[in-house]
Amino acid sequence: MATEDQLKVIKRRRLHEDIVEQIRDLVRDGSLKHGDRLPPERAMAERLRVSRSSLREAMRALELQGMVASRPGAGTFINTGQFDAMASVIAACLVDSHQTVQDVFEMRRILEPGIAALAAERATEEDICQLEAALGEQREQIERGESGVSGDSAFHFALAKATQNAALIKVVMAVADTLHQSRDRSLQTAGRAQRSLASHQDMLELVRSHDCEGAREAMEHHISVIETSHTEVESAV
Amino acid sequence: MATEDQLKVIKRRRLHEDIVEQIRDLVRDGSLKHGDRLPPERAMAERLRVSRSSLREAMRALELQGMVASRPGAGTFINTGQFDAMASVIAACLVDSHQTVQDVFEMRRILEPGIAALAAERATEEDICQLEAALGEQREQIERGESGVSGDSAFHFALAKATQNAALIKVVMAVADTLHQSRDRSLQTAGRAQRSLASHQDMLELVRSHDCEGAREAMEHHISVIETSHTEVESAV
DNA sequence: CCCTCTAAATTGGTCTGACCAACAGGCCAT
DNA sequence: ATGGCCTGTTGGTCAGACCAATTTAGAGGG
Repeated sequence: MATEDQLKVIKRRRLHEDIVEQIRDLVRDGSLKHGDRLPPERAMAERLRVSRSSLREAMRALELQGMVASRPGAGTFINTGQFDAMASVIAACLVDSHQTVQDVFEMRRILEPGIAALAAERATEEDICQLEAALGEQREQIERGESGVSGDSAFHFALAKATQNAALIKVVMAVADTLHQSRDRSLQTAGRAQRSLASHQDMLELVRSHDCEGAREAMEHHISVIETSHTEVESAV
Repeated sequence: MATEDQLKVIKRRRLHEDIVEQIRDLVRDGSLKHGDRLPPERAMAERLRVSRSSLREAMRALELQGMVASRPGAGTFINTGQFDAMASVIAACLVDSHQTVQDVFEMRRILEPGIAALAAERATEEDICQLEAALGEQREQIERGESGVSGDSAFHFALAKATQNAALIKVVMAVADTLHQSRDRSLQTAGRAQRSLASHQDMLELVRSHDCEGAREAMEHHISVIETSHTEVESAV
């Protein structure tokens, strides 16, 4: 009988889930905007007829999703468009085993060429300025003898922003976060810094001239170079 | 001076954050495996010298990341490899404005070809069986006059699983979740169901013969067809 | 009148103890 | 062997309290 396959598990509702949903809806339909301050926990709990404990569990959930931020003595504030918090949540979800650094790296390899193409298609002048700034930062760091990791991250982030795609930006940040936490050794390989800088320079020109396919191919090449040095380091350990 | 740029904001630690980190570490290094049962909240709170409130806020955070699941009367259990929970968290992070459905769709367009190529490279026999099952499901649904959406999702999910990349699987599920919640109208376009089925059939053969580039191109074509019908529907509204 | 410093009020963070409801496991009757 | 019942365990919720960080208002000095 197929009857028992049709049966669905009872989804038990807990109070904090309802609260989270209410706040989320208010944010989504615009009743609560970025920077707005929520009522104090005690007042909101009384308003919703729930205990402060349940309300606080809801706040933790919202905070974890980067939707609100609490400051003792100040209050709890709506926090949309704050990409870092959400990115770190996504990163936390992505990483849960040992294999994942390699997995995340592989995802980056898949994503970045498409991102480069989109960026070339849509980059505004401001985006290009930010790309130039990131490039300059990376160059300075390398000239000072540093690895230029943060400049590198900044460039890829600026590229993601140039796609004007919020979902892509968040995922790229999550990927960067993951690789950063793993203190990726491939970024410190001798000679890699210079190669990375040169690749980025080429890519910037392709984006500036809105050459989608060129940017895509440049990124494919860039990533494959990194991946090579990455596996070299891995096998050297 | 670069000194003040070096200064990092004080990260105020709250108790539940420490607790979350401890549990996460235990899961990551294998001390806690899937299905393991955590001590009761009261016992664990006493062990960690914190109140049950703080412990519960930590549990909510872990539950939101899909790392644990609590059942009243039973206990709290470690829950790794349970992709759906994490995927819905990622989905919640991705969606926070109106533009995002289009954004997520675009990310899918970027991801799927690379996924198809990886799947063709790595698919095991079991993966191919699951792809066949998803295809059969979709065919049956269409023959019954349904849209075949769930069969479609199952196929793309099976493809992601064939990459053997946990990070990709989660992101694909999050994307599917987002598009599902938006009740994507493009999936109900007349004739789309049949075209989708045919594309999937071709792709299965390419995966079976481990033709990476063929699978990539087939997916690119598949997605572009969907996107066309998508924008058609959008503009028709 | 304005600025500064201090004290009180506000607010998030934590703790304690309690009660309820759901579940597991054993026991019993059918 | 199956289904109902009892009981201890456990998560879910609640109420009230104290602490610490912050804001705010008022006192005091220029």
